[in-house]
Amino acid sequence: MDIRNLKLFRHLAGTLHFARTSQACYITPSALTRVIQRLEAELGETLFIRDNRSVALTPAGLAFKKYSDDVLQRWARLHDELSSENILEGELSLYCSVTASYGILPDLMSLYRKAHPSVKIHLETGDAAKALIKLSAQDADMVIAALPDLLPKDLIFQPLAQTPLVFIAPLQDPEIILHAQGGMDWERTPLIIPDHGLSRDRIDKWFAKENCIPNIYSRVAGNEAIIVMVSLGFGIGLVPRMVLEESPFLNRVRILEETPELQPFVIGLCTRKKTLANPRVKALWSIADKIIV
Amino acid sequence: MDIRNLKLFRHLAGTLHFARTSQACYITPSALTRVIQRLEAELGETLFIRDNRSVALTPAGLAFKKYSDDVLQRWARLHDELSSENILEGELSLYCSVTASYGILPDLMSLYRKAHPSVKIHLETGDAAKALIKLSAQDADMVIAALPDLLPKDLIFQPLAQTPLVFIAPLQDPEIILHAQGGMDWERTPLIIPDHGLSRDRIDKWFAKENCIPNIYSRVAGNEAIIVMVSLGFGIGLVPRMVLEESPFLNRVRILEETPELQPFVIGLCTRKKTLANPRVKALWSIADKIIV
DNA sequence: CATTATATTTCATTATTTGAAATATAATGT
DNA sequence: ACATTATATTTCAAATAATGAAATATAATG
Repeated sequence: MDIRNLKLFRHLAGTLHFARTSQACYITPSALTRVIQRLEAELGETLFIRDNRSVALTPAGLAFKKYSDDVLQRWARLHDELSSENILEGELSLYCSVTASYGILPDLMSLYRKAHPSVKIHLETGDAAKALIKLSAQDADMVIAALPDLLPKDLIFQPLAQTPLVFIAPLQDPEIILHAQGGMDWERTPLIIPDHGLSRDRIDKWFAKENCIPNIYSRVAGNEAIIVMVSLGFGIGLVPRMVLEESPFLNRVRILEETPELQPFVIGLCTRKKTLANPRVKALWSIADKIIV
Repeated sequence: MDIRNLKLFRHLAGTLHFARTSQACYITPSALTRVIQRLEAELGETLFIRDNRSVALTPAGLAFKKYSDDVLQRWARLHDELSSENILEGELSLYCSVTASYGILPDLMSLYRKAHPSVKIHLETGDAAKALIKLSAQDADMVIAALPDLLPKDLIFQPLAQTPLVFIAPLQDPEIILHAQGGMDWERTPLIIPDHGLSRDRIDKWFAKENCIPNIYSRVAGNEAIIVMVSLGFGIGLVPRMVLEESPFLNRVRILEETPELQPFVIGLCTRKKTLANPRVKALWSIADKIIV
């Protein structure tokens, strides 16, 4: 009957789909199943009628949904009350990959500033790969970055957004894409991919799985640069869609549809567990927490 | 942020006393301390200012108290809604020691009947010592009884009331109490104590601790009988105060003030963990749960 | 009939919570 | 001044609960 469980329940009541909710909330379907089972046991009521094909709220589930909504709303209000009591001062240092900053940072920062106008924000943007290093070196209190495959134990991560990796091709020079039977010829079409970092790992893994040796035309540091290179017709590239959407070169490239499905990027707020003791950090953390609610 | 933690917090906010709340809520002070610490960590706010001598709510604590009250009230409403959906039928068997039944049973039963009028109650009263046996033998779904010193692992207990053990003396024949220097002479004053059961254990333990061999005039089965014997002037007796208060012989005896402090009786509802799956049992369980809230 | 989509179990691991006892600290009584 | 009492907190080992990965179950779809 934890706040977290109420949130999970409510999300599921919205999607009516265990797999989708578990993905969106970053827990395994197994854990989600049992969260619901526990709620049901505690209430002594079935909340969802479910089989492999369908999930539906029972009347008791509906009553519990209203309860959850009320409690979560009251919870948000409590937070407002508490944060308005606490006028924080001092400085908060935030590091943000350029990739990560698009679309997310503004929302978060404007909420934070409203709640704590006298906290000075020290913001640095830079290479996504450096984000976690900055944290561990205590060079930044918090970072906004993509969730790596392996998060160090002393860090905690809170997802804020998700964005798929997309392949892009120049609008001019369509002949740059070479075809084999059955689709694109990945071994000959020139590729422009990141020099290092998470999306590089993902594409490398895919090529390895496919037993395919790509024709890497150019390795580039920085997603923005990749878009430029692609727009100039040097090859096809791989970037997080969120970066593409903000790019001034958006209208010079197109997204390729028939490309491998790579695991999407999960962008979120990350900090050292210990740093959460810092009230300014804690404050941003719980603001982020409310955003997903 | 569990319902249970909210209840604990709220109780503490009322008593402002860790030891008292932990006793009343049947957890160790250590656990209570850490429940509060966890709440404080989760909220990032101090809820109580405390030292060894005093406990006081902070402003944040007050805000959280209001939150707790609201949530617990909403929680009770949810239960009302759910139970009004579920019209239960069938039978519920309840065993109740005579001791235990005074004062508690009527409240509980009238609430239960209001919520589930078509459940037939099979009620049996009898010796308190048999209560747990009845449960284990599946002879009763639930019992109301005193909490024994050691509760079998497969049972769960929910406290409902507490009553001290009191010594009583006849109003007539005051000379029956013999005095030594410093107070009553426990070795010579004739005693009327229970033949067996929890209060017998308690008094035996006390005599052992005091290195004192009591003058047991009579061993009696059944607290009601003890009161009768005492009222007739046969000696002094030991009974739970709750039993005394309901006795027709109340005005023929008096409570002795300067007597050893024995651990009070904790009267409550008890059932097998597994039996909670039975919806009628579960229903009474959660009604009892609401009584203490 | 194989494949796919989906929820649930199982099992081993990890994390959390607990009680008992020790500790710390301030007030009170002698 | 010093032992005693009352009280909250820590420490430590043990018990409980929650988790993810993989296996399983089940029904729909191609």
